[in-house]
Amino acid sequence: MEIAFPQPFDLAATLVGGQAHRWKTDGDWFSGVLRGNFIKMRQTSDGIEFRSRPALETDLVPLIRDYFRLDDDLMEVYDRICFDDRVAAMVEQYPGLRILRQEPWECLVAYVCSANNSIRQIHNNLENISNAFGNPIFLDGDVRRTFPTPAQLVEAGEQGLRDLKLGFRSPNVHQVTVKVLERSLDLDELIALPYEDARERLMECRGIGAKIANCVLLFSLEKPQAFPVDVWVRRALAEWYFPGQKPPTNPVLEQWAHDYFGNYAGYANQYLFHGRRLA
DNA sequence: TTCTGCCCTTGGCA
DNA sequence: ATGCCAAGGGCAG
Repeated sequence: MEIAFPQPFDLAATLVGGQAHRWKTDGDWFSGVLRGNFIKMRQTSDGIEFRSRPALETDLVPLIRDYFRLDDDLMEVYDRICFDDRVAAMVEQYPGLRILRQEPWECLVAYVCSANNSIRQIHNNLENISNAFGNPIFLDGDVRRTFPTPAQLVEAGEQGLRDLKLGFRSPNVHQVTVKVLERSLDLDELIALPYEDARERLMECRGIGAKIANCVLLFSLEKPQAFPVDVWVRRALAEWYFPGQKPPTNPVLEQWAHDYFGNYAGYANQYLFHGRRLA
């Protein structure tokens, strides 16, 4: 099945740029799991071509459009952030890099796993978690597993997570799983909350500081102003915006970005991250 | 408020 | 083969 995308779009940069963690590449094909569906897709001249199971492919079209945030008008986003020459240069270099609308629960676990962890290792952690506790789905003779529900993952316990090589992040993931299961942390509720309030709620969790909270907010909770300052964004800001001086602390950089880029700071963040990391 | 040192695992390179 | 080091944030002192 094919979907036409009347929007700037770079599938590879969007899927394997570091924001999502379960996409595997095989030539120009990308395979992953989206809300319980095993999907294989590739970019075509005017959109994407894909196959999927178990849901009917026609039923997945709205889901895929939602995942790639085709409801965001990327040209309008560019108009808002390209007043800045650095960001404009990155947009020029990587047109069509989009921010994904990920599943909040999976995104939360992924970024708790991301603390002081390399991107490759985070991919391994999530694949191990899915293989150990998710349900199998089959497509073209290949098998992947769904990301486990909170009820499935809580069974792992702290030790089960350590066995999956999560290291010192294991108790953090277990505790936040319990919170979601008990609904003392309600992710759907955070979508409706203002940015500052949702951020505060996330940061009450052990293992979630400003950076990880901002990632979850930006990639899954509808907060396009969230500006995660990780090591790459910090380097980009220090070199490009504060050259020859001692770079400000991360909280100050975050506030600076919010004042400077405004409500689409998250998109500017993603282009700076991508550009500096691949530089 | 800000700075240090510790937490775990993997993979690349002496 | 063996060991060293970098990649990656959060948090307590």
